[in-house]
Amino acid sequence: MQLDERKYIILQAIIRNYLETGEPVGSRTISKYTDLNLSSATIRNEMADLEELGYILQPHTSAGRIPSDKGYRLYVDKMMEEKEREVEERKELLLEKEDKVDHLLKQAAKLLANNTEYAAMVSAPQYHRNKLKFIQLSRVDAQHLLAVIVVEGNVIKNTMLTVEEELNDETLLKLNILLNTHLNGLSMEEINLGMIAALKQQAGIHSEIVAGVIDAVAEAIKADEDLEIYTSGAKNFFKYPELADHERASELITTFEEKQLLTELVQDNLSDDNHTDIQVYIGSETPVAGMKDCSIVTATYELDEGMKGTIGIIGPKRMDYEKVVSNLRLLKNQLDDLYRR
Amino acid sequence: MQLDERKYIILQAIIRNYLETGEPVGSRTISKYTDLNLSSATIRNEMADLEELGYILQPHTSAGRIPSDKGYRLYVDKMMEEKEREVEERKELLLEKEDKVDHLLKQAAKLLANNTEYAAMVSAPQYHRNKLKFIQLSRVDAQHLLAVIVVEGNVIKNTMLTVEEELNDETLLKLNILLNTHLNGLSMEEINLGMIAALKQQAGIHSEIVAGVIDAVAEAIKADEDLEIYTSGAKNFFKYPELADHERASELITTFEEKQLLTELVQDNLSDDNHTDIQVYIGSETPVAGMKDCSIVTATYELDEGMKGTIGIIGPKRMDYEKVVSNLRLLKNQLDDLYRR
DNA sequence: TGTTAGCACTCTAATGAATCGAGTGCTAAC
DNA sequence: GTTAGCACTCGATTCATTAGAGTGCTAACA
Repeated sequence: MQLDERKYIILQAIIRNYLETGEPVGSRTISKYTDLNLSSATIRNEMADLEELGYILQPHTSAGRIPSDKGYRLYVDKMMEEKEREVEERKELLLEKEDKVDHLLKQAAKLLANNTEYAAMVSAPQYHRNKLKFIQLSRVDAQHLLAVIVVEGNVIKNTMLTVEEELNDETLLKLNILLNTHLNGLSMEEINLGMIAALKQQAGIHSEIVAGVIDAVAEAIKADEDLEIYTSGAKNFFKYPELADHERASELITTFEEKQLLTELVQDNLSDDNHTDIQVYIGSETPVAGMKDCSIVTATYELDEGMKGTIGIIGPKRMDYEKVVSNLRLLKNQLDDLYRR
Repeated sequence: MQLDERKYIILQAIIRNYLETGEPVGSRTISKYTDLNLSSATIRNEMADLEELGYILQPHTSAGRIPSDKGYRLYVDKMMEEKEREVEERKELLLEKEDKVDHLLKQAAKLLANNTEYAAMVSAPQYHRNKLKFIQLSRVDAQHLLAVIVVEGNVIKNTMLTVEEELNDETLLKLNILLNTHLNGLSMEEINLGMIAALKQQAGIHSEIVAGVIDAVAEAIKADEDLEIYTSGAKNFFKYPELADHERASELITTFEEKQLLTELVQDNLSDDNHTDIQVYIGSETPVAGMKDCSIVTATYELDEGMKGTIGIIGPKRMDYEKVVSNLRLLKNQLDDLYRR
């Protein structure tokens, strides 16, 4: 059996209608809703076919039809595109520039959640070109040295080192020069054990300090193991009966709170290069455990060269994909441009 | 009417029983539960009196009694104390030391939530002795200066400043000396406009840089306006029917997610000095809007001299106060000691 | 005078029967 | 190929009934 044009139109009508109402769609509704001028009986036959083809299903015998994951997939891939472009304009979703990136991203998550009425997540950008740019040791007081490490992309890390005896200015200067001349411009892979040993040797009695600095450097350079993720709109789960029963809501909210599982999404997004800018996961396709009844839509933004992060929306499978996609795209574009002038 | 000893015992029995079962307590239950050897009829009379006194109430005519806020208050203030001390020991609640304070506090929140089965919050410590300890300007590259600011308590802030023309080492050294000699050891209040003007004048053509640094200093010194709060165990709200209906749960979870409203709690705790180490808010007493049906128990910890924060538990009014208090006390003590050896 | 047994009464929660209505699949006629 | 018609299914709603827990009050008792 083929998905001929009439079936396609009917399927589209079913999905559209279901997205609007959230109720299973009956044959009579479609008979009136479309301008095919077919009776409900004919529609029923077609619906039976569509069910056999796997695009729709019946919650129970005497109910209308709802889209299956396969149906949604077809909708998202083929049926949606036309309308999407028209919707593109939206004014409400306007980011205000903030001094601190974390504030900006929190704001972004909140905006997304409020605008779409779904739950939203924003991951902090991860830096991928991690070369050391600058190291500085300073004496803060008798027992404390401050190591400041700047990485390409102007990301800064500090570590306080404790020393037993106070270092004089000259020694400090020497150490600073030693560290900078040897380490600047290097990436994680390029700083090997041999080099570290050589450095320590040159530092002589201060090898311990060098060791401390190297640890801090390693810490600063490696991709932040605990990826910051901001979330907003957990309460929106309650708006959709299919997600709102205690068990499911509890699971969703835990996942959302722990944030750890959401990392999967980010990884999936940043590693995969063979996808468009917007990624849609429907039901069982989602990489996040415990969200099999949801759909997730994500986009990748690039705050500055090499600083990529993910924004995403999590909602019921019957979410308003068009609205979500256009929201994400709009926000992504803003994030992409904000620091690029 | 007085609260004589017999009434006191009966009230205590009612509350204990209600805390255990979560069901309204009937007169027959009390008649058997206590060793007063009174019939249910007598208990009924006493219960009517207790209700008149405002310590208990009836959800509806044919139900047993549940404690009122006033009843809980009496319980927490007077009845609980005896048992509390016995419970004190617990092994499960053991913090592991972590390098990063935020990890430690996240861990603390999680431990609390898991152990008590209520929702938990932990506020990051606020620094109260904010004197400037050390400033350093460094040249990162041609356009960028890095300002590192260390405040008493070894809290570090960085700001990247953009400059139009590259500064030479000598100028940089001069600026560093200028800033350090004038600003070190000062608190927010002591850095006034006159001083800033004088500094700028001395800096000459580099006054703009000084302005940037001063801004950064102000930022670093002032109590962190956006207080970090870690939460865990939002799903636990679902465990208690009185909090689990959609409306309430939605509100609670939003408050918990936004975290902003929780600041009230922290402020309340850190500012008020006339309270014991543990604070209990029952029902309408809570300073957090939208949690009037909850009880909140908090404790103040001091991670290091002057670094005070709040830990707290949020649950239904019929929470196991004894367990919660002992858990909080245990964790507070651990936090107090962890970095103090 | 305080305590208790007894009883009528109240109110919730649970159960189950009856009904409604939306929607289906199938058949036969157009 | 399309459609009208009809029997059928099944969830949701309604309603009445019942069971049970608990109360307040009265009258008797120690």
